[in-house]
Amino acid sequence: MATMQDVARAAGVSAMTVSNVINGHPKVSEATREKVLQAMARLDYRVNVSARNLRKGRTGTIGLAVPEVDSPYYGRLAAAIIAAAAPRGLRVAIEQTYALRDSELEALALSRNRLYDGLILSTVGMGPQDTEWLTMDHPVVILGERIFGGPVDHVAMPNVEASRAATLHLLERGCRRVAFVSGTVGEEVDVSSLRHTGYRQALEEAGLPQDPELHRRLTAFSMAEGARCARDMVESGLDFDGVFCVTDTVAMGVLRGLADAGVRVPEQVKVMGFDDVPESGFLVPSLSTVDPDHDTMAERAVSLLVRRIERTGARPEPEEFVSRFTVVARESTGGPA
Amino acid sequence: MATMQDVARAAGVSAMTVSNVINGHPKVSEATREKVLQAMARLDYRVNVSARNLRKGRTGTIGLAVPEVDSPYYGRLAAAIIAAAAPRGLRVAIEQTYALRDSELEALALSRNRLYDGLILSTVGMGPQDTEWLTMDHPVVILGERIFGGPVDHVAMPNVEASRAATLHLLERGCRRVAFVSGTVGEEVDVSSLRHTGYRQALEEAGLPQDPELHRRLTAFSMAEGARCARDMVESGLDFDGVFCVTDTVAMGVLRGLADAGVRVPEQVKVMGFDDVPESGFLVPSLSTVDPDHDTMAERAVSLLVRRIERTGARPEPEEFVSRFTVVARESTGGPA
DNA sequence: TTGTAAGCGTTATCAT
DNA sequence: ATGATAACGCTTACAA
Repeated sequence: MATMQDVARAAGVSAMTVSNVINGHPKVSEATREKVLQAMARLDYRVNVSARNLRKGRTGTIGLAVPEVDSPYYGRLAAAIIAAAAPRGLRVAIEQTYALRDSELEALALSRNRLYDGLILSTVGMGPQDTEWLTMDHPVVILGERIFGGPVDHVAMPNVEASRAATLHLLERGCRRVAFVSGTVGEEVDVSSLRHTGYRQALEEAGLPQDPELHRRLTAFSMAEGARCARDMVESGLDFDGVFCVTDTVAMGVLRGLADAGVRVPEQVKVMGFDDVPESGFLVPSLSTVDPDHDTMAERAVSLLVRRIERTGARPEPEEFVSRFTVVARESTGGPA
Repeated sequence: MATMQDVARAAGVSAMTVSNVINGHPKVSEATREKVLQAMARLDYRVNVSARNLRKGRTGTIGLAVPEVDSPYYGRLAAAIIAAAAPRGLRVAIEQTYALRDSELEALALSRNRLYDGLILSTVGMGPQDTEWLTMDHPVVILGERIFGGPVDHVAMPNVEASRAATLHLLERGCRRVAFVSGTVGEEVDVSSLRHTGYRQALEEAGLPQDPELHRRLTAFSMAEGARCARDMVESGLDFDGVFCVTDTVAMGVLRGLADAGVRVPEQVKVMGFDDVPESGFLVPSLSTVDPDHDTMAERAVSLLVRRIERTGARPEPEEFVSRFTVVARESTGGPA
């Protein structure tokens, strides 16, 4: 395979001139440029990206670590991040972590090995106790709920506020016994806990009791688990007229589980999701949800990362960006206002 | 940032020994290994992947070029390919081509620049006339319908056979006026044309007429287009009792469109998709479809690629792999047998 | 405008 | 078991 030297020889110039032609430097005469271009074509020359990367100290690739890419939410997010990175000349390599702490730490390690110029890390398995791994000596942006106030940039959703609004929406539509379907809620700062807080705030504001029976737990944020949980709610004789689901994916399962149990939505039970994934508007009934503005989050995550990658002077202070949200009323809560 | 030389100096050994420790070569005494490990920790040493790549002539990354990653089908495929690549020590970088021919060619060019060790390319925009770009001098596996008999490995679905089976399934369930929803069907070898062929074969076998009115066209394989198309079919007064959709994504839209038009599925119209994406089993009604065995396709695509990446001797002959398929009967065609 | 020289950080080869 | 040397292919200075 031809190298730059080979091209230089064939064109009767130096390697430097070939490099200048390739990189579009202005100080190359039209004649030499032509000669070089022809030699390149003749030899079917291809730049060696590895050599260039070594020399430049950059790879032109950022890493994106997410639990899995075949979920409506992370798929949507990945697409938005790839789209935001492209105009900046950055490629995106995706690591699937399967929500495992060790895989998330591994992605961090790979990025620090300068495999990537920077990393966008969706923390699900890692928690606040892992803050020590987040050093500012390499560009990292955290995307998600689990780590706040660390030494790195952070892009998050307005979980509490949006969940409060989602629950209030169900109450406005007449629900009085609203179930909340999520993972385990505890001390930690995670999606389930944050969204549960918003849910509780809404009930409190409305002066409704907090019945622990209404809080249902999943072992995974999957459609299958959502369906199982919904069937379980009906079969156990739970009295409920609304369900707020921790994600749209779970809500899709809940809709299915309610159908299995013969419960009509929205007549008997109203259902609310969170994320506004592309599918939600096309379900039957279409799913009411919260739109957290994925594109802005993705754009912001990439721009924060690029700021660090390209920084010349002092390290910028860690920044926290929280997106805006919109409640989207669809059929599963009785349709648009 | 510490280099291998720095570590070597700190440990009082040569860079070569450090390299041997890092790469787990057997010929290192326990004492030296320990010394080196400590020096590495002390200096917070990180290998420079770019330097390694240059030296080795490999990047450890393969490219995956797909139209977009936020569709149930390509998301599912990408996840399977990442999973198949991981145990082989390969990372996957995703390029979104948006089904554009130029972007697909660009992905090919990047891979040939040794940005990737090889490329899995889902051809949608490129066609048979682009075969010239597919040279065997760099590992490439084509995934999809548009290019057959080229000089590179190819992993495909049994489009005609599976579509025939899908259509026959609708006929077995009592449909007599089966519509086909796809993109434009023409001379070219693409998903729409191949699946249309299977559809026609089934009608022919059953002795049913081929009514051109029953073939409906989309401008994109999206849920929105599927919904529009379904509403259009009903509003135009088309007489039909079954719909075979070119993909599950389109079928999700069709289900929505039929609901909008007040048509009940499966009582009045039965609906069949193609792909068996994760969502299909959870829709209401759940979607009957064809399972093309994504995991096997992904596994095969990766193993064909790896065979070329790691080949030492002569170039293997181009291979063509066609997956098996299964018809999955769900509620949208009246439920499991 | 073009060329020369040096070096990015690693590893394969060959000695010792 | 360890080390010296020489690339891998490119680009940043600097010189001409």
